[in-house]
Amino acid sequence: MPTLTAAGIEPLFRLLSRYMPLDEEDREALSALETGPICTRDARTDIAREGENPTVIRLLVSGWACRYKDLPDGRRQIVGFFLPGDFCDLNIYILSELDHSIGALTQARFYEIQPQQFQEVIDQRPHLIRALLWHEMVSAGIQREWLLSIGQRSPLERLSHLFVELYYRLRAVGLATGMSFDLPITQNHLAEANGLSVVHLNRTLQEMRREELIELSDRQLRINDIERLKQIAMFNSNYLHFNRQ
Amino acid sequence: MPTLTAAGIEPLFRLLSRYMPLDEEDREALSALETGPICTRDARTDIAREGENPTVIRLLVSGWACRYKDLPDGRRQIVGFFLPGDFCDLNIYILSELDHSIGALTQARFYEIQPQQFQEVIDQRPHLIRALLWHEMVSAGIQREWLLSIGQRSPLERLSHLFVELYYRLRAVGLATGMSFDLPITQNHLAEANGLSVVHLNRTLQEMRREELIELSDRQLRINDIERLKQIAMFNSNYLHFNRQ
DNA sequence: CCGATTGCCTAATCTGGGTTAGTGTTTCCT
DNA sequence: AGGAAACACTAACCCAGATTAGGCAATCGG
Repeated sequence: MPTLTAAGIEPLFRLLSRYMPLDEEDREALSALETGPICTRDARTDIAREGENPTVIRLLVSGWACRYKDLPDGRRQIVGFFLPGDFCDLNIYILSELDHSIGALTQARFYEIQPQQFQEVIDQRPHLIRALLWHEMVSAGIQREWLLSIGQRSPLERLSHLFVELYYRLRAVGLATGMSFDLPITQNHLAEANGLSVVHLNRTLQEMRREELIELSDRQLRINDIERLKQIAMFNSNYLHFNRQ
Repeated sequence: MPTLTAAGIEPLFRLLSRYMPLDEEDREALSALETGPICTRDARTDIAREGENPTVIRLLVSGWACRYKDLPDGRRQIVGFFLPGDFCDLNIYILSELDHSIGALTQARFYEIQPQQFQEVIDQRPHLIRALLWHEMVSAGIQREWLLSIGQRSPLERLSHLFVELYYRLRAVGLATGMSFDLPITQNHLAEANGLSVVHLNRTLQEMRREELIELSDRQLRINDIERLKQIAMFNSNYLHFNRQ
């Protein structure tokens, strides 16, 4: 189970470090989040459903999950991926009802953090609020970029863009070695995230392999020519806000 | 100039009141935001460009604006509408660079608020932070709903959904009287927001008129049968989080 | 061990919606 | 008043991508 090896707050720590330098005391404060219960969900099961009133903040430590919205007739749109190190519902302080669902795409492990426990970490290291808000703002930026992708980019451009984004995000949490990374989700998931049918998504993958942009097999994605990929996708990394201030 | 009559913080006050009860002192504190310079932009001009480093928070008081992203080859996606009462860049505290542009769709008037001036309002009435964060979280929720729309809903469903959303949002700031409201933007803008060509957007409008769902002329939109519209759009208002806690 | 499930892939068909190329109307500018 | 934009709308063409209907390989469960 390679996707289950990464664990603890290490990915989160790396992620937040991209935004502001964190010291040993920050790491210790954040480690307090690990003391809560750790939960496991099987692939293809829901972690939370739209309409629920969430009472915990979830920190994903291994596996992939997603935010999705669905329509009464069954159509489904994945509106975002959660990778290890991501918080799922930081907005719990403000919103009383989930307007979307959260599902595990692979087997997933996460901490369930009580708001009060969370508060203690912030009381201890108040400047961490900025890092956590940054996490939320970046999510919103990714959301906007996806809207641009689905609204304007062609399927090939769209998929290229997604792969580059995932590469950068996984690298930020130490889950991309060289130009390869684990892509543990199905083509169905990719289709649902890109607003395409599985069939057409598959065709697009074939094309990318044919053009030798990527190699994909055994849930391992290898990017052969990231510059060309970025050019096709018209990728501009500014929306990930990885620059330290 | 009917779209320019509404002004001041009245729309903002109404908007935030949907989330938490605000008293006279809150209103006074918020009124301090009106003391800054008021700016005017003509229709079809940019208020801010992607890549810029914003130094002010903008509060739209009259007219419509939008967030948009564009690609090097000219394709453009409107990712959100700003209506009177909306803040344009609350995230200025966290992000150093805009990952999208902001454009005036009609003639627009807004206050430019210095972060420091903003801080004073918050220092005076700290509980307003929740209301402002709520404003941001709702924006993110709308963003997700749009992704669902563009990814999964048909053009007819998509447009129906947008009209219902606009109706609710405008009503919240006192800009919808009865079942009609001012829709001061062009079909081109509607197309860009929905990921459609102008031609097809126009076809879809025709269909909605033919089905007697709406009447649209002279920039006035009238919703004839909101229940049927909501049913077609599979509209669920939860994402607007209008419920008081 | 075998049957069932899940995921990947291909081929054939068909239609939704893009593209292009117009016309007519209103508003704005000087 | 007269010309130029901007905007709304229509028609004809056609292709990208959805839909449907499979087959094949790998994995899982009993």
